[in-house]
Amino acid sequence: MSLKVYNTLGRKKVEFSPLRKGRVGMYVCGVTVYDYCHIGHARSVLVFDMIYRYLKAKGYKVIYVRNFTDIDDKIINRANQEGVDFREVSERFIGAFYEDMDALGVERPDVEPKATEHIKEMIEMVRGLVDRGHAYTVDGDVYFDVMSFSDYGKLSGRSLEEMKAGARIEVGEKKRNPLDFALWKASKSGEPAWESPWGLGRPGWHIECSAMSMKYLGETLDIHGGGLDLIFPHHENEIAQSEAYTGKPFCLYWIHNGFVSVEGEKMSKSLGNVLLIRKMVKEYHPEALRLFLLSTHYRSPIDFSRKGLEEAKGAMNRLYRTLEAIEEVGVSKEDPISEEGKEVAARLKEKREAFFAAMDDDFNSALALAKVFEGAREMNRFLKESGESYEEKARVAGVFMELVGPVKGVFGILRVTPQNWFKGIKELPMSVEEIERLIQERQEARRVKDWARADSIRDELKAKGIVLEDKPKGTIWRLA
RNA sequence: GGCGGCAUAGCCAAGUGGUAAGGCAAGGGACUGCAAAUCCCUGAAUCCCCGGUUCGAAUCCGGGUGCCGCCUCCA
Repeated sequence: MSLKVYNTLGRKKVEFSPLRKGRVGMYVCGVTVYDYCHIGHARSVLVFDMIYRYLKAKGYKVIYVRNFTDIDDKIINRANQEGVDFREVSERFIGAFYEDMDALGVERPDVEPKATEHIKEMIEMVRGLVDRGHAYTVDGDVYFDVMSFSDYGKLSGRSLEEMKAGARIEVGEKKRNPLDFALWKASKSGEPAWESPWGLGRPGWHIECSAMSMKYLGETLDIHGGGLDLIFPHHENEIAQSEAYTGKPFCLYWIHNGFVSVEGEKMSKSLGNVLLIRKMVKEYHPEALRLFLLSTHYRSPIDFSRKGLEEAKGAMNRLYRTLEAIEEVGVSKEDPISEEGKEVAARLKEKREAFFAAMDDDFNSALALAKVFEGAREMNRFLKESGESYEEKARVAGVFMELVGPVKGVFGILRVTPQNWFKGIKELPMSVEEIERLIQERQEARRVKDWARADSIRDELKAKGIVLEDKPKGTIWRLA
């Protein structure tokens, strides 16, 4: 099956065909480590985590690079406020980043370069740009000359003329053109600085991604990703400086994820509605967060809300209930033998194919997930309505699990046992022993048909958020 | 002001030319001591509006309205 992706460069869905057959070089703009990550960062990371996992599931040999911007104005400002070295700030938030991503179950990229460890490569590139006449020096700053790059604007769909007409950009005295951007900045006293041919200074923001991506992936990348806010100016500038430097296409496919709003509003510090990942994972199971963030197509905007998250949790419950029901019959690797079993198995296989077809269509995770839910219903129905033997049900369950496998791998959900899922992530209101004692007491009441007593125990537990379900094999409990 | 995107049931969300997926919620039924869960059934006559193309449009084209993003740091 062939994969199609929406390429921001050209703004249409196109056949995905990497530079080298079977291999993919993928670079995604990481975070600037000056503060804790929020739900918007989570979406971006999760979207590309999904893409990375899916490419691997399709058999591509992927090299995934995601950087850390660990030198930048915002980091310096924070360090100054706290009166500490900028490295202390960047290291602290790199640590926090890993805590958050681990909590979300995000896979580690193959390479995670830091800007400060690639100053040499950046200087080399800036020097090359100056030599080729694409950059000029003013008082220790080096600027890229956008007029020297005729394709400037091809990613964001703007022309230099249009942008000048915009005129919201002030002409800095130093720059020849308001759109010229800094490749290297002379440092002010007291700021972090590195030796360079232009004196002490530090790299501009855009140059790091070009230098690091090319170092690890070569001069032409297959995929470059990031949030859609990065299209301009960041990615536009990366293209300009990279292609001016190498004379080759910088990246074949540009992929950008949509934004997250919160309860209908833009997330911003001034509105005070920034939702930090570390806070969210304490309230909601990471898999519910993943499902929520991945159940909207990656390019569409998504509005984060309590209600939406509760729904995602409910949807996860549904899938875990199916897995729980399967545990009762077991999973067999053999092919179904009954008429009905074969039919259901065939439909389940169709769901699996539809899952891959959906993902092949520009990573349509919402559609792919729908196929999983359809599969779950198919499975539930067979488990409950069919008069077939447990052995036959186990064989069909085996087919269903072949759909669950890719779901686990690509979306990073359904990775815990149903028991663990239903225990939730919050503190129990009472001890497990206590709960089980009450269940026993209720069983005894039920046995002697003392329904009033039995129901009052159930109501009592329910009031504390513990729900009882009477199954053929006994009563189980779960956290609401 | 310039550039780009989105607008589908109560809510979330697929669908980009041929009688509108899926999830949540709602109603009815089966099951249950009663529930819960599960299964079955029901549910969109403006697919934002107005024109146009077409045998046929949610889907293509033009215009409009609303919302969002970018143009300055931003996932």
